[in-house]
Amino acid sequence: MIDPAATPPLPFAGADHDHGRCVAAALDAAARLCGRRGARLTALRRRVLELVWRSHAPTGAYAILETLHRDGRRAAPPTVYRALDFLLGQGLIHRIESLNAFVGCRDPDTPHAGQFLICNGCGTAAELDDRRIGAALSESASDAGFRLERQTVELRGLCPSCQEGSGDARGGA
Amino acid sequence: MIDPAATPPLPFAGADHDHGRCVAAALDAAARLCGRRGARLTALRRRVLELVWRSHAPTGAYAILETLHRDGRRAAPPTVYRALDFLLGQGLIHRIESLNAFVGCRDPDTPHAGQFLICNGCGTAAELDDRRIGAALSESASDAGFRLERQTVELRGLCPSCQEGSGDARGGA
DNA sequence: CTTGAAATGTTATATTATTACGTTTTGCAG
DNA sequence: CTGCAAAACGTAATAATATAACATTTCAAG
Repeated sequence: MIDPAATPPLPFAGADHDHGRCVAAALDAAARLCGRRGARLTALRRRVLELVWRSHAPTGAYAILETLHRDGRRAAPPTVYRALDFLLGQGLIHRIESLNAFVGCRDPDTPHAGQFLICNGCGTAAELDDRRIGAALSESASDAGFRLERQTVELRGLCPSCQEGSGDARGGA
Repeated sequence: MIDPAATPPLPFAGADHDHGRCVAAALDAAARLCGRRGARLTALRRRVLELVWRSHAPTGAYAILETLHRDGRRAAPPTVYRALDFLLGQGLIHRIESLNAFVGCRDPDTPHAGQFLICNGCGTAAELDDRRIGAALSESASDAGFRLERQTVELRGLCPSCQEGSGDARGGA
């Protein structure tokens, strides 16, 4: 039995999905995972994770910083970057290199490479874990005698929603 | 008979290759290509292209700027970024998103996606144009209903040379 | 409690990139 | 050749992203 709100079969969640459940599930998964690992998901880190999850569009460090200020918290860039480093280390978020921004990881329990579809219309980043892509990359690297350690795959284009109208369906939240 | 200095069958050129020929060939190709297109490869743009090609390791904009200063040229960041924008627009260089740096394009005549193997040892970036990767990405995007426009593929690991010794063969030039 | 390590706060600065506007160069019509 | 318009380039200021270095606080283990 597949729960459509848990792990969606399609990478794009759709503009109508219950985003509150996305966030709650992510925070819950993070708490369980950190508990199991003995990693400390502090209030700050949890809040930063929540802010990253606020939208399916990647969030910049300074946007997070601003929100922390609005929270009434005294924070400077290192505060945010340290929290982001922790979350990256735990695999709870991914960094989108082409945007200098961060997005929540859909499946932090199993280690995996970052493959993303990023919509030029609404900004949403959908995470893939496509075995065909992984296989093609592995084979190509192997052919070149390259020992593969990490992969960055960021595909830009238009998501299904944004192909319909003018190209801005704002499915981001 | 394979000429190692022309278009190498393997993406990594090797530490021993004649890099002067690399640069000369790239500058020559750029001149011909711009001539055909009616694009103006000015002295500045040509020099910036040459500096990008100085190494097979991606070069940062500010490193280029420093060298222009050493050339005796009065230049500020916009000088460099404008030249880089021109070169990107003509497909003469690629931007490596994960490094905020630029690298010469091996084959500017035919439009293609950027697929790179980037060595963590020596910093060299080798450009691929692997149909298997392209196909896998296209299929995966298509399955998700995503209209693909651009791809960023940056694979990190160790190049053949750097796997031998300690992991720093300095094959960059 | 104490205590030491981890987390966070704080200050300063490094790195990368762009905006806005003025000047120079260049191709070209007349 | 001259002068014009557009492109290229110079210049000053600043924005956006990220890190270094050190002080203080928190917190769980002993």
